[in-house]
Amino acid sequence: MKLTEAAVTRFADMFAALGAEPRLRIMRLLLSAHPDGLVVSEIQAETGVAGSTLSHHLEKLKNHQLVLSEREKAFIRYRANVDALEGLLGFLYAECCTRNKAVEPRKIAALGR
Amino acid sequence: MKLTEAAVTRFADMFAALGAEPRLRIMRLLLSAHPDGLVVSEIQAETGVAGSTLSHHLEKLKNHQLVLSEREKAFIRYRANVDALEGLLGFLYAECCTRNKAVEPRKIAALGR
DNA sequence: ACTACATTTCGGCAATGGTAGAAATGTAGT
DNA sequence: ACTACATTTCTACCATTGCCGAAATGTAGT
Repeated sequence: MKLTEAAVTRFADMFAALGAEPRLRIMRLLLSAHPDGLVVSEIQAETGVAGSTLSHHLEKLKNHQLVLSEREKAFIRYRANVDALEGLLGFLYAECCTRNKAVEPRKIAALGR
Repeated sequence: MKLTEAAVTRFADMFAALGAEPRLRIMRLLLSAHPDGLVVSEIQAETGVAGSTLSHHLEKLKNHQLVLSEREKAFIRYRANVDALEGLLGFLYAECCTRNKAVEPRKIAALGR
C-alpha cells in the first residue's frame, strides 16, 4: 500500500494534465486518430491554438506519459499512450469499496485526537 | 457530434478536479468507503488537511458532480458519485480510433508498413 | 438559552498555469 | 549555402488556484 503514496502524486499530475480544455481536446483528437496519431501542424489546424501554446501543452502531456512522440522527417508525430491511460483510469477504482463494512466510522473519527 | 463542444469543457473541469493531490486522495478515500461514504471529520482525520482547505476541496468535487453529499444530523456525509465517474472515464475513449475505421484510401494503402 | 461540536465562509497571500509573440532551433529541398 | 517550413524555447503577463487561520453558520443535547 506504500506504492500508492508516490503513485497518487503521479496520477494526480496525469489527471491535471487532462484537466485543461485545450489538452483534453488534443487528447481526444489523438485518441480518435489512434494508433496513427497526428503531427503537430495537423493538431494545430484542428485546435486553432497558437503554436507556442500548443507546444507547451504537448510537452506537458508528454512529460506525464499521456502521449508519445517521434520525429518523422521535418514533422513530429504525437500519439496517445493508451497503456498509460489504462493505468490511470484503473487507478481510481483500484481500491473501490474495499472498506465496505470493514470499519466503524466512530473509530476512524476518534483516531484524529 | 457537437454535443462534445460543451461536454469537453465540463469533463475537463472534472479531470481538473481530480488533478490535485489532496482531492485525488479524498476521491480514492471515498471510493474505498463506497457506497457508505464518509463524513467530513473522518476525511479530515485521514488526510490531515486543514478544515477550511478540506471544505474547499469537497466543494469543488461537489460542484463538478464527482461527489454527492447529504446532511446526517450534525455531520455531512460525502460519497463518490460513481455514475459521474463512469461517464467521465468513458468520455475519453468515446471516439477512440474512429478515424481509423473511416475508409480512407491512403491509410488502407499504407497498412502494409 | 447555553454550550459543544461540525462544517463552511471570509480574507488574503504565494505559487502555479495558460496564453501568445518573438526569437531560436531543427530539417529538408534546391 | 540559402530558403522555406515545422516545432520549440524564451519571455512576460494575467488569471486562477491551493492554502490556512479566524470568524461565521448550522446542529444537537441539556
